[in-house]
Amino acid sequence: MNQQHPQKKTTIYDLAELAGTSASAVSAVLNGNWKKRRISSQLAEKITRIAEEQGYAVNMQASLLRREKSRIIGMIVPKYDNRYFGSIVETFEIMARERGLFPIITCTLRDPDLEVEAARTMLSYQVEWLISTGATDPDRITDICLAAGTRSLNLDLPGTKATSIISDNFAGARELTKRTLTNLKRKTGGMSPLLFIGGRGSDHNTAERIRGFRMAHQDLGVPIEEHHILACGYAPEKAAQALNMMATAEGSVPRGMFVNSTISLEGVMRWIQSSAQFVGAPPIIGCFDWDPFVALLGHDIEMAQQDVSGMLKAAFDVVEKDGGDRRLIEIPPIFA
Amino acid sequence: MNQQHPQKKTTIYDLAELAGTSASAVSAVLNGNWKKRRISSQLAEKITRIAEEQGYAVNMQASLLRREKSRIIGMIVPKYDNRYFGSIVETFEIMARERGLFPIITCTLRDPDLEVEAARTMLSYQVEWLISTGATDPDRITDICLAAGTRSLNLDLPGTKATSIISDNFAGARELTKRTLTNLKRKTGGMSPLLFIGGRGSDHNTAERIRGFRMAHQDLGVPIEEHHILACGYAPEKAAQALNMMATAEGSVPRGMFVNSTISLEGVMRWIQSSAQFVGAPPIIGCFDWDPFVALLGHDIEMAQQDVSGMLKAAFDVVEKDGGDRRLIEIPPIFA
DNA sequence: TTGAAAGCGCTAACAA
DNA sequence: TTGTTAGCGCTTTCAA
Repeated sequence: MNQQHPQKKTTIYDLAELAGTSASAVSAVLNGNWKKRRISSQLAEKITRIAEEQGYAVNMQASLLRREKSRIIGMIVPKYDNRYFGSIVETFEIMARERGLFPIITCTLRDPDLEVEAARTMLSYQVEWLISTGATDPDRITDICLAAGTRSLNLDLPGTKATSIISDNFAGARELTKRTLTNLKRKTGGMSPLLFIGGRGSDHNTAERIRGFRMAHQDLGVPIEEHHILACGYAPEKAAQALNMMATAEGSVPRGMFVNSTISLEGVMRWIQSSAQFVGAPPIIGCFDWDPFVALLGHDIEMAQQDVSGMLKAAFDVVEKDGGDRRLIEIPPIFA
Repeated sequence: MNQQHPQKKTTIYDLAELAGTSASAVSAVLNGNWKKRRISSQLAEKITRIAEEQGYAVNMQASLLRREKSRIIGMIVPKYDNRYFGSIVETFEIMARERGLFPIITCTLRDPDLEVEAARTMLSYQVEWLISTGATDPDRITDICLAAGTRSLNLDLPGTKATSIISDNFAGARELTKRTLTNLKRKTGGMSPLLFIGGRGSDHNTAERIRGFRMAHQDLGVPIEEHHILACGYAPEKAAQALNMMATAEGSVPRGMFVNSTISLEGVMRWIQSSAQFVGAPPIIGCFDWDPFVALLGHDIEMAQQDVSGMLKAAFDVVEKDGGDRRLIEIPPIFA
């Protein structure tokens, strides 16, 4: 990475010289506040033209150093290569830009140490807000931000020390379970308890979804099989492995399933294809998450789509209102 | 976004005062080059401890302003919410960090103006390299970078003014077409020309893939239907609409198809489901792109997976070797 | 082994 | 209406 053309970049001093004026005039013009500085429109025009000609680009480092507010907003996110998080970051960027904020995003691979490191890096860049998405330890990050006087906010997974915006996991899971049980009845004539698979028992979302799962069973008068609740982690392999163990231990796996994310669904589908259990009697699935190809290609798969733009709208509301309180905002997922 | 705690952040001067030493000593210690400055390890330790206690975080803006090299590397990318680009950005971040570079990424929604604006913003942040991924006008971006003395590189779609790293579209499409024609023969007993759908006729990748598509037909002695080559754009709706028009005009659509991306595949699948044409005789598809759920749930869909990590490895090779020449590097896609 | 001081490019208060 | 100037927090050279 040796600078091949160590070419000095044009500065406002260069422009000032070319325009026969001062750096401060150039700065004012280029920042768009030349009317309040009452600079003549001719000078303004001249400066703008010269800047254009020179291909001038402001040095953000210098500008930010001098300014008191960075207008940078940071987000950390566990993964990119997934439709849910992908659309979160995409929407985040768009909304940030609409509000004149500069978004910076880092992906932390669900690694707690990386999360902390990423948070510190964001602070070094003087972010005004940090949004922790799906963080393994949100409160840790809030503490780090608090110590630096930076505000933060949790998305997707809640923490106790900052406002959290999450899906309404309980109500969503209850509805999804109800729908899946109903689908099962339609296909098989009866309702038997579903298998719950995927997610971490220790995380809030999974716990709430399990609660909704139980409640829906109760609503419909279906008993629960306690040993059929498998919070085995999110990774596809974990889900496949859990199904495999159950199949070996019990000889079969329930036909109706509640799958806790598309990530887990990947493992579930893989296992289903490799096992011979479901030939002629395909599983009836409810998935708490959405993917277009599953929606298109998956038969008998009901999906709860988390309302990404609703969640981010809520997040930016908090940012703009400068919400200093700690609230838990729950956004209902969307059913097709 | 009013700073609620306008809390002055701790600087190296604060630390220096607390440690009873100078700012320059603090700086040296915190940068890890205190051995070459021959600072006593006691002092170093003391400074480190105090910095820790104070939750000190360097101000990157100030640091970067003073340094000559930013070690920031930028990437612009058309979309996030797609497995291909998702894994590109994820891999990019990981590889950048491994090399001690700070990655900043922006998504430009295939909007040429946004691409230019994003490029300028990246230059403002003093990126040392800019990687334009799937840009609509890569040469424009290269020009902007050149003018600022910043190096750039094209990924996924090539340009003529900077090194470009892309999939081997011709060979990949030829192989994919061959496989799809063979699948068609296996299912139907014969080979009839495939439909080509998706992508922009004006982009290099689509042109090369059409060339490979033609060549494979020729290899296998299958004629080409010229009016069955539909470079109708990438968006799902475009593909669905193109199929619709063809079905209305010709009464049917070929059973064998070459689909130019998973994005287009979304539209193709949607149309197939809504049309009655393929009941009992499902289409035989080859898709130039990969998605895990399509691989799992799609029947008779062959996929060419672009070698994301191979492409990025090549990109970072160029960055590290500081390759100033313009080359076209083609990476073969992967078949299951 | 350590400190003083200059200056990176910019913004904003103050002078003119 | 415009220019001068003092830093923003840091790195780095030079002097001690």
